[in-house]
Amino acid sequence: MQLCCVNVLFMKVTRNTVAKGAILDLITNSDSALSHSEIHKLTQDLCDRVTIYRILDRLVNEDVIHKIVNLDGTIKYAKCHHENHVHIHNHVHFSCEKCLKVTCMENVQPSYIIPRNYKVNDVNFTLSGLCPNCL
Amino acid sequence: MQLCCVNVLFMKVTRNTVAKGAILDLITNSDSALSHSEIHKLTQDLCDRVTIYRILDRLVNEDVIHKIVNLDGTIKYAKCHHENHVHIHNHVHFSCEKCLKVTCMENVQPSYIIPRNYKVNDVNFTLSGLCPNCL
DNA sequence: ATTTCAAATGCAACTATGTTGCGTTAATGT
DNA sequence: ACATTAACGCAACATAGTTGCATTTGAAAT
Repeated sequence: MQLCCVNVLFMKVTRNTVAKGAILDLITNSDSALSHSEIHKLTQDLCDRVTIYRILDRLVNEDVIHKIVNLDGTIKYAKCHHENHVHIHNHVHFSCEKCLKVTCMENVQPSYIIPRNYKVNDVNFTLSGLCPNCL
Repeated sequence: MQLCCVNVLFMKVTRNTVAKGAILDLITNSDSALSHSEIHKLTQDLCDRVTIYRILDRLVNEDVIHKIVNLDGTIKYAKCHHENHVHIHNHVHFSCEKCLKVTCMENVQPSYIIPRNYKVNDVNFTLSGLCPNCL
């Protein structure tokens, strides 16, 4: 009896599989966010292309990883860092123009003022330029 | 002799064509940013699908329209608003969850503080939620 | 007005990216 | 060990974007 993980949206039990574990390890140990194609290349023939899509969807729904939309429209995935069970998704991302790596900047909080007749539910803030390694 | 437009990147002369004019009109008169597929549907059989891609690329390079990456990764295009020849690209975009329209919020300027060892060249700031029409 | 020349276009073919249905495999609770 | 069903592989499909090449057309020059 080892109930491992739950889809927080539908409270449905999900399973730990070899491919899921390997992909989560990859994302966890990466210093930058990874795209589907990057994961596909890195895992060689661990599993099918479609399975990677499904695993990534599952991990997002389980609130273990989160999606980042890069400036070119490509979607990348990074580990979630929960602080005392309070989940912060609305952090800043940095996209390096040289090494093309996307990193999460957990401690940067943007501020903004918009008209009262808008209701903001989500914030997507990506800065691009040169990261410390490429500067 | 009526030199019409130039590619600001390569200083190459470009031409005014029927399709380019129609697509620019469409983007100019739209109250929200448009994607390639939306433009394709709206223009019916004005020109080929590939031509739309090329016209959009050209208009971006001519600095007449700009790209906006939506929260789902889809790319939208909107007219550039130059203020006294000073070009502002780094403005805020609002993506409505209900009507799915993406609009530019010219007057909203976000502020942020990031470590000194990063060099920021571009800012991409998209808020999502409900727009005044859908609230 | 006509010529000239390259920018722009249409078309076909291609790659990349993401989704769906279905039969089979395997993780987990009993 | 057995039953249940989530997860998987595979094929097929849908959408998004790119490239090469022959043809058309905008606009400068004559």
